[in-house]
Amino acid sequence: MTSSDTNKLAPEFFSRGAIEVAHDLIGATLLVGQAGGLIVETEAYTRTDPASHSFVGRTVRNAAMFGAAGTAYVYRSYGIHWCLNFVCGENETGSAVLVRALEPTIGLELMRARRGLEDARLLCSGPGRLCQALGITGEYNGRRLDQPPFAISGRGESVDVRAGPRIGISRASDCLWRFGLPTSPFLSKKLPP
DNA sequence: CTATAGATAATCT
DNA sequence: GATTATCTATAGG
Repeated sequence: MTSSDTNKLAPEFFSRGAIEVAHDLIGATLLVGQAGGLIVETEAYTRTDPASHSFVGRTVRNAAMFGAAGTAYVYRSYGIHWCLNFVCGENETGSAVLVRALEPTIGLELMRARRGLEDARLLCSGPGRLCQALGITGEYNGRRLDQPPFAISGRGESVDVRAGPRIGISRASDCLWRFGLPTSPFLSKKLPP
């Protein structure tokens, strides 16, 4: 038994602001079924954030964002990819954290097979890539994160987390709500100095 | 190494 | 009809 096995995140971990949760998730371990890794990059989206799906209020697509903290919000991106979010907030506030990149550590061969790639750096370095590697689809939308196939363990030691502007958005691009391990080779994009 | 176009479909205006 | 919380392949320096 390793320390990460005994360090499962409590549901209350997500009952805070998305920015705080996004920061604290860096270095945590995400496991989905038989594949997973270390979370090295996240982004926060809040209810009053023009770049957030929840900004316009509750819709069919973003309903999960207004659900309980500690559930998954999975949506289709650019008609092709899936993206995985962790719903946050104390009162079903419509805030969430986008999981943007993992350092793959568990189930490498399974993820290689799903991605059709060998290079570990390309397996999970991006929200769409990560979902393909972990087998995440729209069926996971609204599922609880503290129950199988999900398992999330907190980081053991403190890590160096750096913030930067979010990627791929056209509004509120001045918010530094992207967080990551600055030295990780598994980021979807380098963080600014 | 950086830059850009194309894929592709649900969601939004 | 336009936009999009992306990725890949390809072309160019």
